[in-house]
Amino acid sequence: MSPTIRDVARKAGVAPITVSRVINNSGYVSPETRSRVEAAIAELHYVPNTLARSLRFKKTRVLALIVTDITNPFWTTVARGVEDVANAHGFSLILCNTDEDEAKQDAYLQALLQKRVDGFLLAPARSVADPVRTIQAQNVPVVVLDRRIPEAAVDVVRSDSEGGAHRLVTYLLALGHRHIAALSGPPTVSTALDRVAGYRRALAEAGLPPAAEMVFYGRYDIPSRYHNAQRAQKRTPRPTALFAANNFIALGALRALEEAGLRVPDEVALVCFDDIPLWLQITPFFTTAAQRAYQMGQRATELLLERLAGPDMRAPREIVLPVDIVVRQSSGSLRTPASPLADGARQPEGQWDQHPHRLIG
Amino acid sequence: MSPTIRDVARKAGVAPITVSRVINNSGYVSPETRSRVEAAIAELHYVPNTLARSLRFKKTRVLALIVTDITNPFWTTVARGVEDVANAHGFSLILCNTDEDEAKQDAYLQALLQKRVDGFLLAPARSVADPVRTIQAQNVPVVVLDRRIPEAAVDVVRSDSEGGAHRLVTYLLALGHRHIAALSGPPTVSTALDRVAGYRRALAEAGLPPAAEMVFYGRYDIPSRYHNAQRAQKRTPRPTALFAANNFIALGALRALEEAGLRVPDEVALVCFDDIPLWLQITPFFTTAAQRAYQMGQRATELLLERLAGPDMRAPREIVLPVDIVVRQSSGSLRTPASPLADGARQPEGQWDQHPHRLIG
DNA sequence: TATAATAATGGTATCGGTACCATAACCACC
DNA sequence: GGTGGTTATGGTACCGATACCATTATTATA
Repeated sequence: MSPTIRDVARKAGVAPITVSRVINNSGYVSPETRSRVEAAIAELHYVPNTLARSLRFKKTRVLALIVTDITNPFWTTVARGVEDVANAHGFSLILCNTDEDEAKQDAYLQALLQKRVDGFLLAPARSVADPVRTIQAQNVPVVVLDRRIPEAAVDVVRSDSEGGAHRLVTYLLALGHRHIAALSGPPTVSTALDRVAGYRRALAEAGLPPAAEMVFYGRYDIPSRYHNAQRAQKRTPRPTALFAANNFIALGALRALEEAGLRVPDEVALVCFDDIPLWLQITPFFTTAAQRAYQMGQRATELLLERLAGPDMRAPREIVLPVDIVVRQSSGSLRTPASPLADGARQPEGQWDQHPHRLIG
Repeated sequence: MSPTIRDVARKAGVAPITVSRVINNSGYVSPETRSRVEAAIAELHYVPNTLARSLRFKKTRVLALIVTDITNPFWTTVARGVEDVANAHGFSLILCNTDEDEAKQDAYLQALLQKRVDGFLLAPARSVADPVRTIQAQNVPVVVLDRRIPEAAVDVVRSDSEGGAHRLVTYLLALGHRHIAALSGPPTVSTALDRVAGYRRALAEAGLPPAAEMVFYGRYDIPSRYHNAQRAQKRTPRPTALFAANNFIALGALRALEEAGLRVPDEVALVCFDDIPLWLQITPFFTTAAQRAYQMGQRATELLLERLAGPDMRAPREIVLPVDIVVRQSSGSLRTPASPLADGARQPEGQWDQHPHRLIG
């Protein structure tokens, strides 16, 4: 149906391989031949067939990015970082979303392996090694994003969840809060555990007893995300501050608090992990531990491209990105004299909008 | 490197074609042979190569969806509708985002044609025929989403922008508003024009003079979207109501009004096209002309799959989906006695959350 | 029993490109 | 004039799967 390289060759009166040389700017082609071939290409509306090329070449120049929640600006920003680096190196990107569902994740994995993508950037639905092993069994490079996979030998790029949580909760303590609830994500995911760990360490350093009943696990996503906030308020003593383990949990918590008639930050302070894009700014705007999402995507892609380039005998690497504490309104002001900004917090700034969200396939 | 169908065949002691029959459940294979082959497949961790298959088949079973703004819940909901129908028919989806940038759009178009996707779902960056013609020149089916392309013979699925705008503005008129500004999108896009047309018709039917200076064109996206709202307020007489041509324009307008110290809806009513997901609910929550985004994705994909199935000599079809008027707080209450709900408006309801946003590649 | 249909399997060509090797013209240099 | 390098072009095989046709064994029907 559509013309092939042979049709072009016939029309230009040359051999197929010569057309190939023109298309790829490889080898020697005389100027006259080149222009004859180019004319034939234009006349026939010839479009090279990537399938055939990839089959012969044994490389597709396609990367796969698998994320857990495409509606979250955190992940769209990561995706933008991945896309920009991939495109700069001539790779295109297939973006897949799993909704934290392992079955969906495995289905995509199979489909992408069959498509022979050159590499994977994977945010695993759970912190287990199976998906990584599946990919590695096919000798395809993987980089894990955002989450630790203790049992697997694999490159990882993630944020300092423990440290960020620690600093954020320490900041709340410095403001004078003594009853702080933690609203975390699913306990099957390392980030949810790490953020609780940072929270616990901050409390311990302040000499406060660990309060198991003040820690709530849940999903990172929409449906169930404000119930925990409601439950938290029924605890005695009622928490004066909430630490949410991601931006969506915080949005849910804010609604729950509004419905309960509790004003933020006057009656309850609210802080969270992950930033919120400027266009989604709400009142009061959140104090956050902002992950460097765009950079995470960039660094992960760079690691992946390195693995693709070399014979690749290096040991697995783990890159832990720092987290930026951004103080805005939702944390309120001092309750006791102290030094809340001890840890070098940053002032409000729109990290997201520098990289308007854009994806690719 | 990775095992081929020949490796499997050798290990199972059969011919490659027999392995192919096992994989595809085609032709005759005895139970014993089948299990020998399956054992070999499992042992070698064989993964079929889609590239080779597609090359031979001349079909990839991949569809491409090109949208203009992946951060807008409208488009992620459309994408979910597309994905669900595509997957149900055994197709996978490549999602591309153009940021309303024609150069980016054309680059994706070329890349996707080279990848030999079986069909396109295209939300064009501008309402011109070129991209559609480019695709059709390769004999690849296309369905245009959301926007009219007057010069092209192509299937289109879009919403009744003119009618929705008309009903929304008529509702504002019924509430007693007489000075209504329209904040629209880029004048190169049919939806922006259609929504202004509906606005104008509503004013005309109410016997009000057309007020050119009350119509503002701009971009559908983030950076410039609240300047128009600021300009609108400086008009004399100051508008008592704003009609925003999409959800993001309305979010921008809301911020501009807040900054100007104008309360919504008490001092200015604000309504918009497109719904806002429940998780993004803000106070006051918008009165909207909600597009049936999920359905738009579904119907468009069904049209595309029909074209893929048959020899395809049918005339181009245009499907215009109705728009649902959803009355919430941002439109305020009656200013004069009238019957604001004349047109059968719907009460608040979460259209988006029935289809949590999920994408695919 | 002869003939035909069904079940089970395989050989070879092909999809649309590119790798590899071969060929030939031309020029430079010793 | 012979050797060697650069330029320009082409022939053939092959990437990994499947279409098509062929072959044989087995069972059903006349």
